[in-house]
Formats: sequence, C-alpha cells, structure tokens
Amino acid sequence: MIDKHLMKLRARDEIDAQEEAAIRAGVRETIRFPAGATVVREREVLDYSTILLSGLAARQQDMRDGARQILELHVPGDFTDLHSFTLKYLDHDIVAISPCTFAVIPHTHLREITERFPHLARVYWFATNLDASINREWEVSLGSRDASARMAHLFCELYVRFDLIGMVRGNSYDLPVTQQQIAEMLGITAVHANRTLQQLRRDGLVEFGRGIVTIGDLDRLMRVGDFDTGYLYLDRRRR
Amino acid sequence: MIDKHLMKLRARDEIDAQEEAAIRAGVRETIRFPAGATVVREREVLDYSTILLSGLAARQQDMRDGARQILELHVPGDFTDLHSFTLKYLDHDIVAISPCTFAVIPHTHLREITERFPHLARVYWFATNLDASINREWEVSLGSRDASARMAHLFCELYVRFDLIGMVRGNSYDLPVTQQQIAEMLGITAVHANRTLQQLRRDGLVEFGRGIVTIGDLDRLMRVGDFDTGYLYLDRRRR
DNA sequence: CGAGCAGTTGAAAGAGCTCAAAACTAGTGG
DNA sequence: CCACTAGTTTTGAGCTCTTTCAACTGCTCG
Repeated sequence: MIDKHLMKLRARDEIDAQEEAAIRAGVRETIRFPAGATVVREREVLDYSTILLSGLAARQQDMRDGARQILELHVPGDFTDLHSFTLKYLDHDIVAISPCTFAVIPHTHLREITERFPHLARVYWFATNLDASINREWEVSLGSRDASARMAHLFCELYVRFDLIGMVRGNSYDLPVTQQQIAEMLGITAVHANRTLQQLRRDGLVEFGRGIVTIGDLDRLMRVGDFDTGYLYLDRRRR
Repeated sequence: MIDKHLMKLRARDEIDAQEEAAIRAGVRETIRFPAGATVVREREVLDYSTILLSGLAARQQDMRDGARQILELHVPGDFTDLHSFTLKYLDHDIVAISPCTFAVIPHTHLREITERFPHLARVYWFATNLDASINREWEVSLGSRDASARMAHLFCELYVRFDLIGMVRGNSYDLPVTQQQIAEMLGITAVHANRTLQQLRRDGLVEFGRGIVTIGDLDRLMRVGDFDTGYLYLDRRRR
C-alpha cells in the first residue's frame, strides 16, 4: 500500500526492516476524496499527516480575487502534509486534483517512531526539505523563466518524479489536470497556457491532451525548460 | 552571540535551559564574509551549518543567461543553511548581501543534540519548515501578484521578521540592498523595480533609500501587498 | 577630479492579459 | 442512440504591464 512511499525513501537513503515495520505500523486507516475536494484546509489544526497512495494532489493558495496559485504537485508515495507534524497547521490548502486515496498517520505515531529511530527522523526531515527544494525551484520558474520554459520545466519535473515510482510508460505519463490548473501552477492565464502548449507541441517537444503527457524530445525539452535534476536530490546518501 | 537565534526559537516554542546549553555548546567558531561573497556554493558538500549573527544574507540561484533569482532573505538569528544537515548539499548558493558574521555549527553536533533532545530535533525541523513556508509565500507573490503587491509584501514580511529580533526602530529598518537586488527578489527588472518603488512612495505607503526602509502606512501597505502574517507562524506551540 | 556604481528617465517593443465567442468533449437522461 | 448540458479547449483582437535599450544624473571613494 505504501510501497511507492518506501520506494521513494529508498531512492534517497537506506531504510532497514525495523524502520520499515515502524512506518507501516502507523498506517491505521485510509481515506478517499473525490476530484476537487479539499483534503486539508489552511489553518486547520491537525493531529495527523497523510501519504498519497493514488491520484494527484496539490498544495494551493486561494487569492482574494478568486485566482489561485498551485504551489506544488504531489504524486503517489508523497507525504503530502508531513510538514504539519511540526507546523501544526498549514499555510495553504491541500486538494485532490483527481480522485485520491491517502494513508493516515497520526502525529503521535510520527513522534514515537522519530524518537525511537533518530535516523528516520532525519529521513523524514529530509523529505520536507526536499519539498522545500521543489518550492524553491518553482520560485525560480515563476520569477525568472518565461511561460514556455516554465511549462517545459514542469513537464520535466513530473517526468522524473513519476518515473521514480514506476508511473511512466514509454515517454508518456498520466497528468489528470486541466489547462486551467496548469496555468495555476505556472502563474499564467489559461488562455496563455493554451497557446504555450500549442507552441511546445508545434516544436515537437511535448504533447498534452486528455490528461496524458507525451514527451516528444526530452533532451530539447530539458534545455528549453532550463531543467536540471539536481534539486530533486536523486542520489542515495546516509542522512 | 546567538541571542537573536534563541529569541526567534522562543517566539515559536519553549526552549529550556538544558536545550539552550546544548545549542550554545555547538558554536565553535564564527566566520566573517564581506558583502557580495559567496558563503556556500550550490552542490558543495557540507559538514556544518551556519547561523547568521549579523548582516543580511540570501539564498539565490544564478540563471544561465546571467540573471539571478533571490529565493529568500536571511536576517540575524536565522539558521541560513540548516537544511544542509539533511540535504548534505544545497540546490542554491548562499551569499552575503552585506558584510556578515556567521556562527558555525558542525553537523555532528546537530546530530548529537537532536538525538539527545528529540524536542530540539522538532524545533529545528520546524525551523526548516518555516523557511519552506516563506518560499511558498514567495511562490504566491511571484506567480500571482503584480509588481507593487510583491514589493509591498516583501517590505511587510521584512518588517515583521526584523521586528521579531528587535531590529525595527519606529517604523524604519535597515535593508542594505540595491534596487537591482530588490528586483532579483521580485522577479522583475531593476528599471521596473525603480518605477514601482516610486509608485509606492508617491502613494505614501513606504520609502526606501540608502538602505533604509521607512513604512508610511503599514495597514495600507499590508492591504496592497495582500499580506497576512499566518505563514510566519508567530504563535508559540509545543512542537 | 575622474571612475564606477546606483538610481532615474523616456520611448518603443514584447510578453502575457482580458474579454468574448466558437468549437470541442464527455457525461446525462430520455 | 441522440439531444442536451456543462465544462474544457481554442481563437481573435485590443490592451496593460513589464522589458529593453540607451542616455543621463548623482554619489562615493580612491
């Protein structure tokens, strides 16, 4: 059930059998949300965190004028709101982009296993720092890259992240979002997202339709998106 | 020496005498950098982290085309690269904006005190999550706010953060940066930063000159910048 | 005094936005 | 199986914010 989660942890560090058992022991229940549902609301005080098991989820901030900024996308295996363990409440919403299932891990259990296994505390601390690294890379995109570079960068990032959990088939992966939502990630309008998408398709870099991304030319897409995997910390190291 | 650091930790949680002693014991040496110096370079493997004691530092990413995105600003008392404890190397540079002094804390010491005091592990884990929250708020600015709102938001954030360490005098605080650097934080050009600054001044909201920010009307500045302190987690809670 | 940044200004170009309508989907119910 | 609706994608045209480029001012410091 949380196999993808362990797969992802093990891409970056070693998790021994005891630690694995301790993690698994914390999963008491799973919850399910339909597409569009709000999983965690800003400022809501939490006593549990959730691991995304299936579906696509996002962190997002609603603006006063009705606009919305998507801050990060979560793929299966991600601890979507592990940061609430120390923050206690979030500064943003967590929403289900497509129908999602989550494993629920009580904060009491996180506390217990991180005290019993200090290494696990560092592994999960690392996991939140990795999310922060993704946030920073999105800052770079939003602040310093134009629309097509942002879009190319996003498709590259998701390619790598889906690949890590075995969810890439050939050069395609599922991305069940609308162009409106892509626009909300990139900080542009839906109309402009549409035109940018057409540009990338015309150039043979990538196609997106019916919720499926198909990479036409990864090398060139990476160059256009100024993409470098460094910020995803793909090397295994003892934390 | 690390008083501002403790002041900041204690704004969010209780730190007892033992924990304080453990933190203080880790500070072996301090290092000094002139304005403009690179303190930590991207990808450089680190075995220590640094607390900013005085001066202004920043996290930044250089782009291929010579442009630069400043990702976050650090004020005295901030653990500028605590995240390197679990990341091992950074995905960005740390630079001294003005002349800076740092306290050096070896990772071995961080490891020791976080294992000995699990609560301290959570306090520092929280600290990195707070940095991530700031990164996310900058994402919102860069993605969804126009130039004057971004600028207003920045001045509000720094007002609160400087206030927290007693570095606000009346309605002014020191911000030893150039307009070029402000532009690099806001993802706009220096020319546009200049014009936006003039706009805010004309509206009586805020003035900036010779490295000093003077708030003219905080309420209105907060409204223009769509600023809400929530993401700075200013309430004390047991982590 | 002159060099060299930092800040300022103007004019023109460009990226992205707004508004509005048309063309597609996909799901619903008869 | 078709008609109908609602949401998504696509297109056009004009407009705005931001950029670019280039020149000019002012400061600071050797």
